[in-house]
Amino acid sequence: MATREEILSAAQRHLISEPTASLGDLASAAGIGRATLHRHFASRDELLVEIAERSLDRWQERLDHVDVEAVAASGDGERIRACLIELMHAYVLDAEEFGVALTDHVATHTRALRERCDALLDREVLLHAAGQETGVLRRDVPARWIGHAVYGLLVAARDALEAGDVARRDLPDLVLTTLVDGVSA
Amino acid sequence: MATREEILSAAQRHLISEPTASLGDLASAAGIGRATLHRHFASRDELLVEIAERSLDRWQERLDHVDVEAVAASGDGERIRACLIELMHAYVLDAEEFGVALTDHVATHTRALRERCDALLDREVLLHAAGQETGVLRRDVPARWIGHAVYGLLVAARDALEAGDVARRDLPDLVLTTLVDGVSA
DNA sequence: CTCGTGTGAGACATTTGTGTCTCAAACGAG
DNA sequence: CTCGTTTGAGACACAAATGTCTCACACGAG
Repeated sequence: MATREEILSAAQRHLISEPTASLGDLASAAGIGRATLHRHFASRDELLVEIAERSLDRWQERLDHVDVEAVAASGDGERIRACLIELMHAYVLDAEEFGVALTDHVATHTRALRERCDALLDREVLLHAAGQETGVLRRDVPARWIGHAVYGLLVAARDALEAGDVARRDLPDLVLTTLVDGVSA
Repeated sequence: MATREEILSAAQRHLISEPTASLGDLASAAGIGRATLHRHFASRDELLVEIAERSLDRWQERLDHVDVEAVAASGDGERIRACLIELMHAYVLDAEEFGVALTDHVATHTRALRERCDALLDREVLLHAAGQETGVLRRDVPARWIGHAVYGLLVAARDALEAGDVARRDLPDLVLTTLVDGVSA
């Protein structure tokens, strides 16, 4: 017997490797029957929206936890750097469980979700911009591009992990250093 | 009247912003009727597979054009660096037209396409490894991770361009420098 | 002009997955 | 043990998209 949370967790993990899985497949992945899945979620869309919202909730929690606005407003370069590092590590850890939302069509194309995502990205870009002003991050690239680069490397992290190309324990530092230092020698 | 190539081009561009577009939508995007689309492609799957194959063809052409194996085997750091830069620029330009294949389910989950993609990635990772050996690229990250990072930044580039967050003419250098130098100051 | 060919709209059949519901069985509480 | 609740399998309805086909019309070649 699976709780609603357990169903959501199982579904979102299954969707990472099988993005077009049927509701029957998702029910099986959660160890329940399809009728039971429907008792919890009225439709496929409701399930996918809720998965996307959980991912946005997690992102929001990450930003809240570090109090991103206060850090950005502090003007303290070291504090901003530490915050960026903490966030990046946290995102990489999250990508394993929540990574489906990075590329799922419902998550990326539903108006309300898109708007919520943009709002969270704006908060984060505040931090990137503060990093640029305090000399932590380079100024010659748009702050918003940094947000995209973070996103792209998270997609890469999710896929590298899924493909077994990278060890789970290496991934946070690997992604962080790739973002921060790049790949040149 | 659209040629087969024109239909493919229109479809793959439309799919970037509307990944779940119906065949009717894709036909409209190409300026033809759905019956005509079916005269060219027996099924949706055939259309999507062909789009994916075109993208892989382009990637292959890029690798062939620079003769990636010869460059990797040359042991010449400068030559390798120039080749990496040339490829990266080319990939970013390609992302606008061929970017759908980066995340399309048919492209990423069809066995034969997956295998072809892995083979091309292997060729490219040869170059990354050669870059590491010659001191162009850092050695403390897996060569294969560099391939993933390239992929992730291309997804980011496609989306940033689609979102209008970055100017088209700035994108190649922006992506390259993010990959090479990272975002730290 | 005629004629052959290609086209798109539309009708219809099929498919797949989703949504809805029933019911026998399982399960846990008392 | 009984009884109320939950469950999953399975049947069925529905919907959207795909696949198939027809036919009137458009178009270009001769």
